[in-house]
Amino acid sequence: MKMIASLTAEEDRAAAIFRALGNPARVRIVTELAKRNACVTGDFVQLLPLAQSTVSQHVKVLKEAGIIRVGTIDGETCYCLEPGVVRWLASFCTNVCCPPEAECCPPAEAPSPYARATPLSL
Amino acid sequence: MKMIASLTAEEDRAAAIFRALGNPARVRIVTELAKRNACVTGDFVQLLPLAQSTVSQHVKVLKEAGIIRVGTIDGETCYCLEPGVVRWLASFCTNVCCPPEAECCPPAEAPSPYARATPLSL
DNA sequence: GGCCTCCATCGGTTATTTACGATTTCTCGC
DNA sequence: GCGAGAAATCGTAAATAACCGATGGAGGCC
Repeated sequence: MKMIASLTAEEDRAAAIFRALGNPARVRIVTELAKRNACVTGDFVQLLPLAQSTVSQHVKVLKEAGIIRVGTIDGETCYCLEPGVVRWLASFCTNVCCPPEAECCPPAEAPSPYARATPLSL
Repeated sequence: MKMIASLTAEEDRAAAIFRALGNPARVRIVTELAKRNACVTGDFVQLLPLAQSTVSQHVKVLKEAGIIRVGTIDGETCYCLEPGVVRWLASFCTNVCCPPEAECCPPAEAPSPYARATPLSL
């Protein structure tokens, strides 16, 4: 992937976080962490139909992207969300990609020939 | 990438969108679209230090992910954001990954050895 | 028709990602 | 220290993604 000099640091960071979340297994890990507050690696291994080494790698990717971090509960190390990052991502989506004050998209003058096959429930 | 049967459709969809946004060039395209409301492909080619064919492929990825769509202005075809998708993504980040009512992360009992090198301005 | 511009797509190369089993490292309790 | 269990890392094969130049189709203009 080519470096794009004109990118702002914010856009670069957003792309890195998006990339880390761009895998179903990793989304699953993050949503599970959100539900349970904290998990050990074994929880994820049980959750996913993947080898332990693969799960460990996914955890590493999320860790390196700053999305999750290592914490301790009762002396036992565990993983938990880095809450600020997820919040930052949400606000990036809201503010940078689609600021509320802007009309994000002009009404199409003709029905788009590229309508998605699976409509998204909004 | 292995299919994960236990994934909800929502998580699957989120992963697909995250993946499509997981490239600096594509984030650049999306933010530019948010600024300008509508662009033709040539705008993106001018914006990015990439070959025209490469830019066209990035546009295709965003289109297939449902993030952007084709519209028309003055009879000229152009691209614009699919605003509902970006909003949906923002709410996914907020609600699924980090619901406001939950304590997302228990306070670490010790400083994390995995602190990010580049602190994120929140 | 002939030519130009714009842009999507094709073909191919290289780099990255995903996934696995095997191995090593770490962390307990004894 | 020693063994057991958990988790990280290594090595590697297969799949996917990123990028480019070349090609071809659609639309506008002379």
